[in-house]
Amino acid sequence: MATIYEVSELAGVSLATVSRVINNNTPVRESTRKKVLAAMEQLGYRPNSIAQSLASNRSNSIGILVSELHGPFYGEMLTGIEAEFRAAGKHVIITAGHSDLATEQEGIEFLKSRNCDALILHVEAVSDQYLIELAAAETPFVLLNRHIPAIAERCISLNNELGGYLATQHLLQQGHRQIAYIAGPMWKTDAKARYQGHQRALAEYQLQANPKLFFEGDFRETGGSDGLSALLATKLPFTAVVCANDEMASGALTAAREQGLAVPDHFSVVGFDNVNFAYYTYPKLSTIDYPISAMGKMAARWVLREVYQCNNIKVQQLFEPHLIVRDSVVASNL
Amino acid sequence: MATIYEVSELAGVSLATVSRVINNNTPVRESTRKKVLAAMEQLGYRPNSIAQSLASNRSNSIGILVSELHGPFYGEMLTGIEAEFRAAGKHVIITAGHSDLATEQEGIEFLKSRNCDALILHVEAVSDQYLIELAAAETPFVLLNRHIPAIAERCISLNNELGGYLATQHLLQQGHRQIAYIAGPMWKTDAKARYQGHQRALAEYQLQANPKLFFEGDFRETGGSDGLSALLATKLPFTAVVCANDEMASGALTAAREQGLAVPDHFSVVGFDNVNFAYYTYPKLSTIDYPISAMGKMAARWVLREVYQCNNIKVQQLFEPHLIVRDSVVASNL
DNA sequence: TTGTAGGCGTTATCAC
DNA sequence: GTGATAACGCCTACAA
Repeated sequence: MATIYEVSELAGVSLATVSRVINNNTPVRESTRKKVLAAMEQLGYRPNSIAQSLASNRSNSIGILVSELHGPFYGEMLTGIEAEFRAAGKHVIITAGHSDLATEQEGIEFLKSRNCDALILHVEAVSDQYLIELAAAETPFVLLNRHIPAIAERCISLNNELGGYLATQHLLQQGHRQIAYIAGPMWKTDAKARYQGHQRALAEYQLQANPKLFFEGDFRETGGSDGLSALLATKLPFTAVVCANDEMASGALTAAREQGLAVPDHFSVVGFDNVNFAYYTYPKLSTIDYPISAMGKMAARWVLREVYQCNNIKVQQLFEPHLIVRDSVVASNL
Repeated sequence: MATIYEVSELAGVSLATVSRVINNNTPVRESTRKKVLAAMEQLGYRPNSIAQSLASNRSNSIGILVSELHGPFYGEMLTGIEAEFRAAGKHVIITAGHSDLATEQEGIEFLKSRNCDALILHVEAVSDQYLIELAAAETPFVLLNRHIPAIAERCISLNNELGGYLATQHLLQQGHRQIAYIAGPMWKTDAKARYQGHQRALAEYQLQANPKLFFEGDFRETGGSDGLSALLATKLPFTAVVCANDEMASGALTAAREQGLAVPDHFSVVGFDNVNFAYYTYPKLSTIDYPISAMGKMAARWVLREVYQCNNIKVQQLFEPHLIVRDSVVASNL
């Protein structure tokens, strides 16, 4: 691979001048620029990005930590992020935290050790305090899907509480009064917020959540199917069940069918996230839209603006969910 | 950030010695090693990976090019790859090619410009010839899900033809004789191979594919729903439809339901890939297992062995699909 | 076993 | 505008 030095020789200029035309940051006489460009072309020169990084103290890489690389949710998020950076000539280093405390911390250390210019974190297990301290360190980062007041300026988040509220409100408006709830792991902030929204909606109707009609799932299909089985096993009546995400809702639909119960005839189901496949379940899932791709994109833009000084980039930090009505909810006739 | 130089000063040794204990490649007296380790600890030293890369001509990064970052298929693949590399202290730079010729080529150039030690490519649009030439260049790469005889030693692939064969054979064994086919984009090698397998199975029963019962889809849900509608519109009888992937199968199931047709009562459906959600469709999808996570892992191990000289690592390059029987296929009573 | 010194390919700060 | 020249932080012969 040709080096900048060989280019400078061939062009008959100094190595500094070549650097200038590469970076286009200092005026260079048009004739010399042309000579340099020609030499670069002739040698098939391409700058060594590692050397650039070392000299400029900029790696042009952004570390991304997500819980998982698979699943309908993270893929959308990564797509939004990667597209934005690629267009800006930056690259992403991606790793997974598996919602596990030690793994998440190792992941962050791993990315920092890679000299990332910034991090985008979708972390669930590390504490608020840990992140607040991390904010004092040198590597800048944004938080996706998490809101910590002390570092609010670094958070891109959805109003999960409102989402939970909207889901349950929809059921209430359809006449449902006996509503079961399949939650995500309650130590996760989004799972908790969604449930709080659920409670707020109930309260507006002078209702309270029945702890016996509550099941704590794992945000995966099996959580939904196990949850529904557990709810049915209580023998308590309910006309609707809200699931804290679409994957559990999907599992609940399957479990219901296996017990010979039809949704929404026997009971209604509402999900959360509006992942791609929610449109292809049977029945099609009524759910809460989570604009995760757009939020990923915003996280990328935050980095572009705050770290790479791309001004005139607008960043939206707070997102509002909204209800998507499909076929899994009907009016209660009780 | 502390540098190796500061560590050497504090430990009272030369900078070379510090480098030696970091890389653990040259014998160092135990007592000095301890001194160095202590100094590193005290200063909170962490090697600058960029400087390491420049000096050693190794970036410890592997570029991954996939068609998309979302979707049930690529996520599994990336999970397998990332886990393997992370454990080996390497990191992955991921980008998307969107099944588009120019984008794929740019993606490859982009990764090469990032000084990746190796690439893992899941490319669909670039030609065999392009890849054969790329193999002559300096950056090593493996191909995932593609078999090119001229560079077979760099290919990790599934026997797609066999998969297509198994899917159709299953239907034939269940007594189906009028079988429709919803294909992937036929310019993609896997889509073509699957269809060829379909034809081979038919031939064994002295049958031929009916071109009127063939629809070329896009490997996405809409392709499946559009495809099924088109097949029904022909008014030709069929008792089964094989879909070239699960997403299209899912779309076909939905479309069937919308037309008031029950699967598998009116006709059977078989998919391909065995993606995660195939178990949660209604009815549960009979399909062909594609061990994509394992194959991603193998691609990573190929790199570890060929590029990073981790010997005693076994790599399996050819994978065989097998049939998964669930609920979307029943015996034909015709 | 340890130290010296020359690179790795750029960027950036000075002069001129 | 352009050219020297010192960083950037580390690796690795080669010597000792």
